Amino acid sequence: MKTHTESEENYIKALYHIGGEQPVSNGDLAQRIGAKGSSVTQAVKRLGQKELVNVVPYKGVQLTPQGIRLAKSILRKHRLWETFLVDKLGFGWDEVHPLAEQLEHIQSEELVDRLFQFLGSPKHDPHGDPIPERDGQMPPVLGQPIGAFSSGAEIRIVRVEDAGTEFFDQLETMNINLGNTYEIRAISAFDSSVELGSSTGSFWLSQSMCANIYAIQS
Amino acid sequence: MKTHTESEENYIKALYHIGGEQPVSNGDLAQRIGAKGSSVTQAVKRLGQKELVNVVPYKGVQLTPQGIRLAKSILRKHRLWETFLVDKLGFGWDEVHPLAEQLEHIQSEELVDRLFQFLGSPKHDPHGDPIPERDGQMPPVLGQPIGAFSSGAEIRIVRVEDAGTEFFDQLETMNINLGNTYEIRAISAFDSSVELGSSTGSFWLSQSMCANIYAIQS
DNA sequence: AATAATTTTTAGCTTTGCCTAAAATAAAAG
DNA sequence: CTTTTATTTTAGGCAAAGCTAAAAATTATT
Repeated sequence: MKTHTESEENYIKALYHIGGEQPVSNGDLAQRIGAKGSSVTQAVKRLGQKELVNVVPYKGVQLTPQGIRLAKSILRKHRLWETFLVDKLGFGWDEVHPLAEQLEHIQSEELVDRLFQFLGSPKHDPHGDPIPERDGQMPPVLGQPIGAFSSGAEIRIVRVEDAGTEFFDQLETMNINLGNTYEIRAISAFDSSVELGSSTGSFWLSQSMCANIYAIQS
Repeated sequence: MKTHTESEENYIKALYHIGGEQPVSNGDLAQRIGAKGSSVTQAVKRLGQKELVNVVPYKGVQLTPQGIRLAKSILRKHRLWETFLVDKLGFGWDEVHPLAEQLEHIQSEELVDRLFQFLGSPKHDPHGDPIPERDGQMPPVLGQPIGAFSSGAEIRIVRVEDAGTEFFDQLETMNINLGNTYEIRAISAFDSSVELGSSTGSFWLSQSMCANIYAIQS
């Protein structure tokens, strides 16, 4: 596998994030990358020459199988590093993203493999997002939004959306963490907020909080 | 503290490595960096504008106090990452250098501080080289070459020079590690090789091996 | 001290990757 | 089915960082 520039890797990552294996428009990509459309046009042209994407002018860009493989390997690194930062170094949920964005560009298969082992072969990162396997396989995307459960259900938090610093702060304030278990006590007919109960008491969660917190029946 | 490109950081690091706080010639720097003299001329001009070095055309380049601070902070990161790779991930001595060269460019004070803590606030890296402190202070450079001791001395290995893969391989083959203790049994008058003894037996070390292994009386 | 040899700098070219402004194309509206 | 609007691409510029080849300065050698 050849070596790529950081910029290239960022484009591949963005492409995978926005469209997965589907085509993506120049505009959407530009927005995600934070560059102008004209810069994107050039960039994807370069990626096209490296067979990482297929470009149809004026129509869109799509990752090739090679591109998808690369995207997953970057995502794997990103999520492993996030796991390291949280589990081993004690960083908070909201702090790790920008750091992982730097660390994900470090080139070394060996390092990734060893890191993976060191972390206990995790299948999911600290937010509960699946960490792609070595071979590109994806572990399951866990859980459903809390709002999807019915009253009386026993649930365990397994994933949270990356919905910005304020969201993470709120989680912290409310002491909500992956692995926590609750009972759904009530669901408001008025504003769809949800009352969660545990051994230590109960509290209400707004609909927008619920929409970003995923759980499974336990 | 502003942010710098990798190239800039590499120049600063090279400058510190070759000359420390003393001026360095264009040629030496070019050799170390692996670039042509003309490229170096430009590069140091850029560094000069950022007040990281003083340049006297045709004479040499010298780190400013700011440059020295930066150099030490990069060295600190490099050696902390090496420590992580060896102590936590189980990499071998000879494998870590190129990886640390990538990792040393990761920008985050917080990360460095946490890594330092996680590693147990080490003063020396896996080769025994001193890790600059947060404030730029340097722990002592440990030990003297094995050849410097006299017969009968009890010694402990505290540092090894980075003398290339073959050297490290030889250390591994002979099972020589930091912390090992030996008695100096004999010193050859013929070729200055040294006989080291331990509880498990004794063996001879060539002069060139001895020159790259540092110890203290114990 | 004058010339030869070495080192350093300048000048000019290349690629990556971003920018702005203008032209071309596609999509939406009348 | 044109015309207007929005999107995308081209064209031309700029900075970082490398290169080669030629000019200038320094150092070494008669």
